[in-house]
Amino acid sequence: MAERTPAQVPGRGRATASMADVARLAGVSSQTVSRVSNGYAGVNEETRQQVLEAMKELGYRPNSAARALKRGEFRTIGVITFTLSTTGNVRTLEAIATSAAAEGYAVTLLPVAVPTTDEVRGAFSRLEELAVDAVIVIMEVHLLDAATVKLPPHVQVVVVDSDAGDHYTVVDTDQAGGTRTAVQHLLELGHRTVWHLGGPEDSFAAQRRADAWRAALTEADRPAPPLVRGDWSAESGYLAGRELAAREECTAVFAANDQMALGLLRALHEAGRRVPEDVSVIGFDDIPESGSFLPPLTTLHQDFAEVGRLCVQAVLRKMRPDGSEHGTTLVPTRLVLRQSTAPPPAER
Amino acid sequence: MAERTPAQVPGRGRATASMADVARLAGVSSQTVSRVSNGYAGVNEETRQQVLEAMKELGYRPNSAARALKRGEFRTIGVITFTLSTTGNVRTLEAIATSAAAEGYAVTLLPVAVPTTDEVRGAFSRLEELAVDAVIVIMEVHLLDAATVKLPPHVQVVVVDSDAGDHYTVVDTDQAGGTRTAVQHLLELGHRTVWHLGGPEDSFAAQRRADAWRAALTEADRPAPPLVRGDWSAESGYLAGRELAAREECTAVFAANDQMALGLLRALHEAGRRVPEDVSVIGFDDIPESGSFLPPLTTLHQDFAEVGRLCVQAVLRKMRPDGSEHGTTLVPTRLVLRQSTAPPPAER
DNA sequence: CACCATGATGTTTACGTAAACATCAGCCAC
DNA sequence: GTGGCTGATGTTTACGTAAACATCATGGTG
Repeated sequence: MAERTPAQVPGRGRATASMADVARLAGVSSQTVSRVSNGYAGVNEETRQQVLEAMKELGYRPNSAARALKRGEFRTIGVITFTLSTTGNVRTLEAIATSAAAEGYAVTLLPVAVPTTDEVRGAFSRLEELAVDAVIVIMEVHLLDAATVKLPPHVQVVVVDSDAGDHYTVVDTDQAGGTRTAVQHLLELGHRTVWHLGGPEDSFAAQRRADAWRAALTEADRPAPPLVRGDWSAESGYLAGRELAAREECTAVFAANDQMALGLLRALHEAGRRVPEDVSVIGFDDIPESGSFLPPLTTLHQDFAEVGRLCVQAVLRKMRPDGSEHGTTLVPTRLVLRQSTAPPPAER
Repeated sequence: MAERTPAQVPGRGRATASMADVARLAGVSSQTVSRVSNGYAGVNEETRQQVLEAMKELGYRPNSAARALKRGEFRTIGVITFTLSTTGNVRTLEAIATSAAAEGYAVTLLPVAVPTTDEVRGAFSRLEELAVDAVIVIMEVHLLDAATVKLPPHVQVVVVDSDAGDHYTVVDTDQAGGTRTAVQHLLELGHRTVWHLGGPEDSFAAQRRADAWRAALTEADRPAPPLVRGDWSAESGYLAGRELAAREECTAVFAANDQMALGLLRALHEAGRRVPEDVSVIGFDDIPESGSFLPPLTTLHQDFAEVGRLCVQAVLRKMRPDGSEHGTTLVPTRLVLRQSTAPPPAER
């Protein structure tokens, strides 16, 4: 290579300094710069200092595109998720980003506006051209299957909020365990049975909670009342809650998330049924606001931070050559007792 | 559910097919493959079909690292934000990701765990090595300044939740306008003055709302009661709310966000003061749950989607050679009337 | 029919990095 | 002193893509 002017683009400021620029200034070869840049041993201390000084002077930053090209990895994890409107997804995403950063990985976000097969397919096809080494999917796996996903063969996948541990690596909250705790808590207070304000049918988490609710009642030899459903939103909880409020015999409700529980509280309040004196309500999630509901909500705390952390662990483990098998990891929940549950009226 | 082999196929030869592979199979030069891949005109239809077929057969995907290296751009925007615990940040982030995707840009997330200068500096230094063309910062700009930010010269920055339109390009909700609307609404209902449950001192948004509240009162020749502060959380709103609830003369409160308003509602409820009969409460944000509070909360709707969209627009505009000057873009708020405000007791 | 414009395609090169290999001085053992 | 070894550094090459330039038929024009 002949005398080469450092990349000087006239119109729009100058581009960043390259290794060659640093090498020239330090009077060494670019390979030596590379060695210093990567903390390689075997560089004379004096030389190293010269190089570091030259780097500093030129404001050198390694070009990650070139690095990725050479190394064949991007050190980036893609996260596909539905709208960030649920606390759980957001908190999980946040934990993923934090854990990934700690491992030296960046996180690229791929939001899917509406949970249709087309949208999911679109996200994945964008992903295919994206610079990621692995993918964490926070959504229903059946949409994933239906989208005929075709990822580059080396891209690893971990799924949240799903079963399918036989096809994918799955990390999730222990939905069934948490639900059982909720139902048992209410039964132990003396309620004859527990009603359920469930989530939407197409959600695996909602399905799992509804199934576990039924199972826990069956196990305790109690009749299972009809299931009412919302779509996770407080508004839907309010609408469904009006039905429940009208039922005299309903004294205990397990809501599939805190937001619907909020709506339910409003419906009960409007119907003149006091919580917890007349009706006990228990939620699921433990969102930050639930301690400020009227009354403060008893609920099951989900450890989203742990879920996110485990996702990153799992996906990084899979990227290693001896990558492990598929399987499901469950994160336990914790009962948070506040003021929305009490013994039924008859027992008071 | 469809039988589907997991994406992991080890030992299946090379990881990904390159242009050269496709070219070989199609019997053309790799340059022709490049032309087809980039939708260049001037390729014989027959040749194009052959290339496309070869691509399909080999499962060819362009290597984004190589592409980025060649083109000198990553088509990625970095987003630095504090914890995703506030609705506003999350919604803005989501809108940014969606808008960016529409423009063919990916979004890389850089969460900052705690808002200390050190943490911010850490995030930026990680960012320096990151593959981004531009950065959107969702946080207090004073932390940004203190962190002695040193970004590659070509990386553009747009800031949310800040003033400093003279140093940076800023997009934000019209805090002052919204606040004025809130205060005027309460005064028009007949309240003598309006109290303010403010956000934390180190938040620009909180500061701006508090200032505007004071200004609106001064303008209407009303006395400004002492300011009470929370930290945005519902719990802090509850604590601060107990002070307000104890003040007989307090009949109207403007809470700086909906979550604190929620805590305030609980404090008022516990103190036996009815909303809106005894005390009117107005919030800020219009989070999805606020329609389900007891009572449903009157509040100012923030258009986070629009803020996010404008951020992306602004940052892309700045990336063009004729990049525009710094400046501030404000997004208006909208008053959402629900059931938490009414004329004061004396007027009833 | 010579000429040149046109369209289709191939060849060269460079982007910035880092592995692999090459060089070379200094030193020790025999 | 010679051979071999070690440590420090330089040179070559390749990663996959795409701009710039080169080549080469074809066909219309004068």
